Amino acid sequence: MAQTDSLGQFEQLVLTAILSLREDAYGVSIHAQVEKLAQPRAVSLGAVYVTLDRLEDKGMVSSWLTDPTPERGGRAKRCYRLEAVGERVLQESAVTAKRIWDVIAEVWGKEWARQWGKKWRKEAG
Amino acid sequence: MAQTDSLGQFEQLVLTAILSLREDAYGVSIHAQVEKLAQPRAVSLGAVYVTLDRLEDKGMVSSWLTDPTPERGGRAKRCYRLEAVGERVLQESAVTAKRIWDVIAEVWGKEWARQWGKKWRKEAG
DNA sequence: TTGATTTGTATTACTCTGTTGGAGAAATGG
DNA sequence: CCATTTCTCCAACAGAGTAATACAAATCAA
Repeated sequence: MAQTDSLGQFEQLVLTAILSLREDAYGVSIHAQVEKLAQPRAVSLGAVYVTLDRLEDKGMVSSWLTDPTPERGGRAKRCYRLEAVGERVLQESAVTAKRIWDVIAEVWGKEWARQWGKKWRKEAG
Repeated sequence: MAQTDSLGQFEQLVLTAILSLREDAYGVSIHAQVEKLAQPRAVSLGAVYVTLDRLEDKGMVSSWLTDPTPERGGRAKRCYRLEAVGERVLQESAVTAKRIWDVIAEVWGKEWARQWGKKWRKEAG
């Protein structure tokens, strides 16, 4: 019902993955990107597809089918891109995510924050 | 069930609020802090209490009753503090929050990110 | 001392999100 | 063809998010 509503944590991850994959955002690649963002937590493929469906229902993303590619098992993919609503809502919740980080980093100290920043960069290149 | 599980978005907000309030974390003050973090989104008081209950069930926070204070309407408060499990889980999900921010900031550009950082600091002091 | 006001806690009941597990379609390769 | 790979999608359940509302305990002021 509430169309302008806030995102759940997982929806946020999925939208972020789509954003960062740009032209190459489809089920499997989105799943891989989400796992990278959510590590060390595991994420099931089904969870991604269900969430994509719901985000499309809300008008936050749109999708279309591509042609098959000439590789083993290379069937048609359903590609996704962010719509205007999705951008706006993601923007909002990203700002909230940053606020959380800032507050926590302040309480637990700069040293702690720097450590986690490093670890993330090493693992994700 | 899953004790090491990940946090929902709202649980994360509530834990962060408790962390930043230190000695003065009780229902009403937590609610105020959560609204500050989640702005411009509105948050109901009931949502906070229900979430606090659930977090306590999971052992992430503990609570105790204080004595009434000598002010108008100053009845006994139920105060909260983070437990070890809560700290660990919050830490994890804070790192995820930062990853989301980093990815988005990279895609949408440094200029955009700087703007939001400024706005937040002004509003929250 | 009683009723209005302020501050605060708690519960109920519901919708929406998160997650698992598996079914099965469309491509290639021997 | 049959095995294998890549990929999409559904059903069903547990858990998180929210609104709405009831109620409890303190002060204030006449």
